[in-house]
Amino acid sequence: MSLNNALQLIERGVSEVLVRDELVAKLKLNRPLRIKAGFDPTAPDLHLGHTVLLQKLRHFQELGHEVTFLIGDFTGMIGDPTGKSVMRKPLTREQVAENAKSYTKQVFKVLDPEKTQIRFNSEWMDKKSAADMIMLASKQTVARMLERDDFSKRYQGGQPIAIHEFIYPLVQGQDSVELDSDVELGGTDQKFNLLVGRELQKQAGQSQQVVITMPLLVGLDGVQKMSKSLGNHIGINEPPNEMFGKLMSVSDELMWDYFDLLSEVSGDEVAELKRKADAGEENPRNIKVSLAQEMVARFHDQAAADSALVDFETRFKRGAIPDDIPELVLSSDKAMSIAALLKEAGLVASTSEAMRMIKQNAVKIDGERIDDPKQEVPLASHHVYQVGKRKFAKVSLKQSA
RNA sequence: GGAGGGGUACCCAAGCGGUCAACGGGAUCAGACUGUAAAUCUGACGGCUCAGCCUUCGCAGGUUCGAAUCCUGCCCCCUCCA
Repeated sequence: MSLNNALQLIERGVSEVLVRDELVAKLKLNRPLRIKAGFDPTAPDLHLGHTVLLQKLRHFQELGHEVTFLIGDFTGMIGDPTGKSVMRKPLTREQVAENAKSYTKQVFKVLDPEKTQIRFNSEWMDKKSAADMIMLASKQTVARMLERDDFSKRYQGGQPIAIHEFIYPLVQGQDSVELDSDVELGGTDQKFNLLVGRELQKQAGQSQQVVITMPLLVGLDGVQKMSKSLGNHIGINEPPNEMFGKLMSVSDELMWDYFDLLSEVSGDEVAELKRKADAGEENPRNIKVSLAQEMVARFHDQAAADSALVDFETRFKRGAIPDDIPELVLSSDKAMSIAALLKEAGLVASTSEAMRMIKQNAVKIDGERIDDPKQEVPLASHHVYQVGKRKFAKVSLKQSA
């Protein structure tokens, strides 16, 4: 592949490349470059937001470079402040280990295992003495730290910044030194941290890494970046139907970002789809379906993608009751109120919520809408209960022994 | 160490003796609509044996017929000064 083609692939979808000339120079070295990307160990499950970066790493692998998938298990115990305006609880060593294991099982759905090294920054950080840490801390000034967007906002907004949060970017930068990395990838919110790596490498007499930032994938709320802790994520291990449904809940507008950052569909093709949607030649729903199918096929398989679509259509288009709903048996010594039963069945969080749902015409028994909150369910009954469009349970009520 | 500001429901944020289960926004959930779990509109959004009752406004006490609102102590956060 020519240098130009390589650059084109590398630059597809990226937010920034710092410094581009250096990237070109490194590519001309004609050796596999060491590509580093750090991952926070707090999320036990990768979500689509992470895969934006993984895709880019994959591109580098396709070009013959070597990827180091760095799990920040040491920094994870510090608690990464990135992109959040509050301090995060440090994780225990056990939690970190468990989460990291979960990562390694998932990464290879996108990355090529042959060209990937999985490393942990505790490998070298655990060996640092207190004196080493002070040396590291001496390499940056507080003023410089406060340039970081997150810190400056919090500082100005009167939000707390703990001392140890300053350590985080330093350790991440130190990782680049330890790995002697040529390129580091991260989200745009990582820019500061990535640049610290360049500075520390310079001070260590190394060639400075090229920094490439990727746009953050916006989560399902359509506002904040996708993140597990915000609960607006789509996990790559989620069941096909769930993944499909969540993708369908992405707004028509946001869908285009997902295409740009996640899809294999070429940029030209995406532009054409957008034109068709805007011109009313194609229903955005159908375009979204194709996106949802592509993703489900990638993280599961084509058959799963097909059946997810069928399930989606039968359930929401025709309002049918799906056939794979949970079944459970409850026992009671007398007839049970509908509200209590819904709660016991886990369809609602409280009886108050059950009452509300009934008042809002959201509850169906065997497909029949009910409107009497005081309705009782007799013993020895067997029905399908539904709350809203998505929650179902088949419940048998038995006489308690 | 000194001075000042603040801790309200999932989040943000009003309220500052009764009409407060607590304005408003976001998130969420439901209904309607739709070729979408999109957009939009409407509603709900502490708990319960639910047209009524019970427990909430950092924690613990107190004053009052009555407190999220006043007083005391404690815990935590922020800013400025040193």
